[in-house]
Amino acid sequence: MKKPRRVSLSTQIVQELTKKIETGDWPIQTKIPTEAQLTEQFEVSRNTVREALQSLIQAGLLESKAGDGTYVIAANKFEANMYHELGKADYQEIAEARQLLEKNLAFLAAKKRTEEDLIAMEVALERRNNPAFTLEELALKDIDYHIEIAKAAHNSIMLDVYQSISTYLFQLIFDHMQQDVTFNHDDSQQLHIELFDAIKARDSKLAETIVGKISSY
Amino acid sequence: MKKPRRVSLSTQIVQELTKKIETGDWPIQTKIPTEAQLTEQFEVSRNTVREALQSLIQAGLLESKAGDGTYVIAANKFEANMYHELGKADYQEIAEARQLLEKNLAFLAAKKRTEEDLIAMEVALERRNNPAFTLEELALKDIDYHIEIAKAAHNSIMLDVYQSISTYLFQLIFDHMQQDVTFNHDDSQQLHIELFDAIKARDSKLAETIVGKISSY
DNA sequence: TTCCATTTGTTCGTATGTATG
DNA sequence: CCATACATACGAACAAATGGA
Repeated sequence: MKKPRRVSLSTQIVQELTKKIETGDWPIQTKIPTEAQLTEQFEVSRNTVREALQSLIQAGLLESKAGDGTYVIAANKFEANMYHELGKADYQEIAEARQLLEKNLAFLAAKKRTEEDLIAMEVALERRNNPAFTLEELALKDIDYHIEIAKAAHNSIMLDVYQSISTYLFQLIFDHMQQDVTFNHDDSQQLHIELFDAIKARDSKLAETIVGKISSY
Repeated sequence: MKKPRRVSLSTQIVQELTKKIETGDWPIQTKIPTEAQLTEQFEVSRNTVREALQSLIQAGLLESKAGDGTYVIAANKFEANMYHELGKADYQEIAEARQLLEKNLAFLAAKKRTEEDLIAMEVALERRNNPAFTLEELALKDIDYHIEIAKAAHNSIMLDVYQSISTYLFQLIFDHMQQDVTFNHDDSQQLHIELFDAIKARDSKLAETIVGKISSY
């Protein structure tokens, strides 16, 4: 039915641009190349470029300003929907949403993780384990690890949601670590290893519990 | 700010066509005039007509078939959402995300609901309670009720996430009710009343458990 | 402030490809 | 096979908004 054997040029451009945005190649607020430049770059007419841009504007990923340029305003569709809300969401709300989502994701991951997921998680876990890291670096690696768990949950909606707020998580986790004078690198790593083991053992309840401990650490 | 002093031709055409559709002048399944005819009728180019049609197709009001014609498939945007079909895989993911989010929201609502929230929930609960409702109507009221619970959770992020997927929930809930031959209106309402009571009593664990029962009903 | 180059917005005309009945 | 109708793509022109000189 909806199987166009040949993907339209504008669709191809949409895919290329989406990739740039989602991989962070073009972070939020980036001013993307002008229509004329994209026309040259993709070797298509301006109309075709505009059609692709229209799709992304419609999806809420881009915003264009006449006489100025076109800007990235969201990294994915969920973020596009929550674009307005997140900015004014307060700290407590983000922290609360984070804990709930991480519990949900750990629960799902324990049920659905594959061997490949375990490998990816282990790599991220290892990267996280460097006592020489500053708190800043640790916070970043921490988010990476939790995103791997989110991927292991095999639910693209929940993954999107988590990735959307992960932008805001950095500051949150960083502050959390910094304010907690009792924060201990090894203890933290130990808890994350336990979480990995629980997911590996497919113990969803335990995984959920451990996330609770990590968040309220 | 967003005050274009001159409405574009395609926008004007969108408005004209929308009027035809919403007033019932062009009922559902009507085959609308061809692009060539609309071109003549509005005295604009075919491109401009197509741009307008694209908007309405995107909005879900129209559907076009190459070599055949363009048809009205929904009378308004809300109805258009109902026709929004989802892939089988997405369907499962949405169902999963729905259950998790509703549990989270009920949990939070039980902890943070105010007296005003209870009143709003009670109103939505009462609206839901009409044995004469078709399953379609019931599904709509059901979503309304759960959105009230989401509001009572007092977390704008979680509310936003839930509202984002609620667009897709209608079809899901509707199918769920329809496929379940044991579905009983009174039993369902009873469970929803129990959920209300649990939130009123601030029993977050019980609220979460009841949502689990409702989802797996 | 005005003016101007840049960039997006709108519209047209045309050509060719693809799907339907 | 064929006429019809939508799908895709190109090129061109001018309007309107913006930001900076």
